[in-house]
Amino acid sequence: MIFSQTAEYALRAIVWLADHDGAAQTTQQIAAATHVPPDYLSKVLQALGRADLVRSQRGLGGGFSLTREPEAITILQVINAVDPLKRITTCPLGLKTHGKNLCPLHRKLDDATAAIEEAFAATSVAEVLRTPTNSHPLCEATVGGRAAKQGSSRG
Amino acid sequence: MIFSQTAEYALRAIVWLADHDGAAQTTQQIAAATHVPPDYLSKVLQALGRADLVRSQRGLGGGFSLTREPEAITILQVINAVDPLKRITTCPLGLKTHGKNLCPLHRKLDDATAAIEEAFAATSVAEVLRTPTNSHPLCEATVGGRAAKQGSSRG
DNA sequence: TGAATAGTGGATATCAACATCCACTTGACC
DNA sequence: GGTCAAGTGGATGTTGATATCCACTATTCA
Repeated sequence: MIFSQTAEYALRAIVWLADHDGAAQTTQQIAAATHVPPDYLSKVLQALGRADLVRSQRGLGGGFSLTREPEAITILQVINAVDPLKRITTCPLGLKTHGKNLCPLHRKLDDATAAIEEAFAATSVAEVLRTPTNSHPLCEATVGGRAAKQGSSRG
Repeated sequence: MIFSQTAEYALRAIVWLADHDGAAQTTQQIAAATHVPPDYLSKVLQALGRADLVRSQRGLGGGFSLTREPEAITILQVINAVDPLKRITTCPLGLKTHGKNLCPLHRKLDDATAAIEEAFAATSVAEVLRTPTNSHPLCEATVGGRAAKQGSSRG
């Protein structure tokens, strides 16, 4: 994958939270639902908290919830919260005369990164949930074609 | 970077070879020119050899050269030789009911990967060298606007 | 044939990403 | 206040990518 495992985990968690807005979800619940190692997910959620994408609540009945509407969260924000998409801004070889003036090779590589960045900046978490498909994010498909929203469903 | 360091090294080596077609380039020469650790570059070149992108010649006067014209080598081929761009073909959570039917989240992620793949498959090494720019690949810029092609130039 | 050049490939070292563990703090409820 | 649920954060373990080392083989040239 061209994205890190951590970014994948973060996206799963955010999508799960968006799909369960209202009640706070515990790390254990999210971990079970998203198939992410619980202790590692804990760290990922902390990073998402630092980026102000989720808020945490300690104590009984606590857990994590989104700080804003899924419409207002982009895939890029989630990825950048845990594993920033690094653009190529200066010559990787350290050539002084290149400076900001990337050679065609690195121009190409950075263009590709930029394209990804744009696409992800233009995609909200809400859009991901809204997209009609046979497979609901993080859930096993149901006979009705639309996956169950609660319960022990996984995905 | 969304590409591995190894992929970056491989591209530098291929571009250098394309820019110096004719005479075989030793690992040391390529390493010095591309600012890649020589012993590691050796492994990268071996991988490029296995992918039949370069040929090697042992002994005095030996070194590496391209197996074909720069027009016939794409960036994608180079990257895939050392660090294959992995597409998402099945649900990363292992949900059986998803199968090939990716949920919208993974559909988006794979679409992004596919876009990169396409862009790189459509770009030849020759095109990279041909692109008019102030910075020649792997070379310090010269006053004339076009970088030197031989000698101790670096990039 | 001998010496020098240069790639090959296996063993090992280093480092960051990924993952786990656990003592501590916070908060809800009785 | 006591107890339990739940997040926090530091320490540690694991693994794969990156990097280094070196003995060996192939090739050229005198």
